[in-house]
Amino acid sequence: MTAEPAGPDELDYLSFVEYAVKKTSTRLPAIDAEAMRLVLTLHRVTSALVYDLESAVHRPRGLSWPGFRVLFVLWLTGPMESKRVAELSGMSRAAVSALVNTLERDGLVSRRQADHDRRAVLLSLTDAGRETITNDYRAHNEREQAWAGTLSEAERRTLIGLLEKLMAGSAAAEAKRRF
Amino acid sequence: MTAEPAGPDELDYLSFVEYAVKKTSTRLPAIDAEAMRLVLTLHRVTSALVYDLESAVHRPRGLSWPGFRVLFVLWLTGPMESKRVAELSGMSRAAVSALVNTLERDGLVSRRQADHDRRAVLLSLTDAGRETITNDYRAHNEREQAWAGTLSEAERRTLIGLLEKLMAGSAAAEAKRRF
DNA sequence: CCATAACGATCAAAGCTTTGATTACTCAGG
DNA sequence: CCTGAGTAATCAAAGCTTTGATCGTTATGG
Repeated sequence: MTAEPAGPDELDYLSFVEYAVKKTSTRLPAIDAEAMRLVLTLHRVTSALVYDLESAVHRPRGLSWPGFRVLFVLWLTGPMESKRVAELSGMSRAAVSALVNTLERDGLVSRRQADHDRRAVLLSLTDAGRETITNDYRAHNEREQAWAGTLSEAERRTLIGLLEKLMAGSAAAEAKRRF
Repeated sequence: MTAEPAGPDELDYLSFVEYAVKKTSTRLPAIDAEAMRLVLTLHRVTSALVYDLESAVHRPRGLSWPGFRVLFVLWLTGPMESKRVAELSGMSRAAVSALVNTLERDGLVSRRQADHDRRAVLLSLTDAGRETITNDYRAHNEREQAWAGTLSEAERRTLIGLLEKLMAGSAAAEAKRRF
């Protein structure tokens, strides 16, 4: 058998989930082990995925992951208020403001004052920004395909459906939202 | 009908995924829309979940999300080398080092030199640290249950299985790993 | 035995994040 | 009008992240 109840010394990032669930269950019997396993696994898969995309696709092309997210939104929607970009990219307004300092310095995004409201700032892609995000997204999607390719067509649909259900659920609705 | 093909102005964090997939598909027909939808959804769900856990559970108790992860590992494994904590918590060694400065200052973790290797640093929970993480994790798990409760028992198992498959897949294996 | 490579932790610089001011502007009621 | 509430962006302080350099310790091959 290869599946021994690994002690702390043989653990790695993957097997840690199983170890954590077992250990916690004996220590605090009242906890819900299945919920624990779900959240731990979800977090670890997503972290690995984002780390891979950022380090393999975006950083080599001069973008950070947050920078990519902002360019992506602007690429799809066209010029848009800073506030809306924050909402759609899932960042705070302050974070967008700070991030756009970098993107503007790098010549990828430009700021301009909105006509209808002088408090608002309109963000748009520069030509260089559009060029960057177009190529960057192509590479991004290739890498996405490599990940998604592990699952069958049916499995992918199932997974997406379950994630959407989770997102639409009551806990998500109650959640203190920034979005 | 409520499902109109929302333009950029009616979008929110949720409906953005659908909008992005449609728009990108017409613009770059070569991309794999299903892979795109999977990665976007996975990232958005996980971000919302982590944001909720951090803001509703951990921050109010004086822990950051990364701080929680480190305490959690030490709580389960017992005293452990800094390098191993980094591997199991999915952070770089430098990040652990910086983070432990804060945790040590707050009296939750203590550092000591390893006997067998004078380069290595052994991290352990203080009594206050153990107390903190025990209570913190109980609240964390309650919130996890609220999220997981959206899905049926069978759906939870299916979702966990698919996430594990994704994690075990070839793309994950190729991925430039920090872990 | 020793030179050199490998390794563990930390530091340094740059970037992104958060919350909580602050500043500038808009809007509605009196 | 014009005052006060609300809103958009930015700033400030503190924290976490990354990569790459440095320093000390350990392991190894000649």
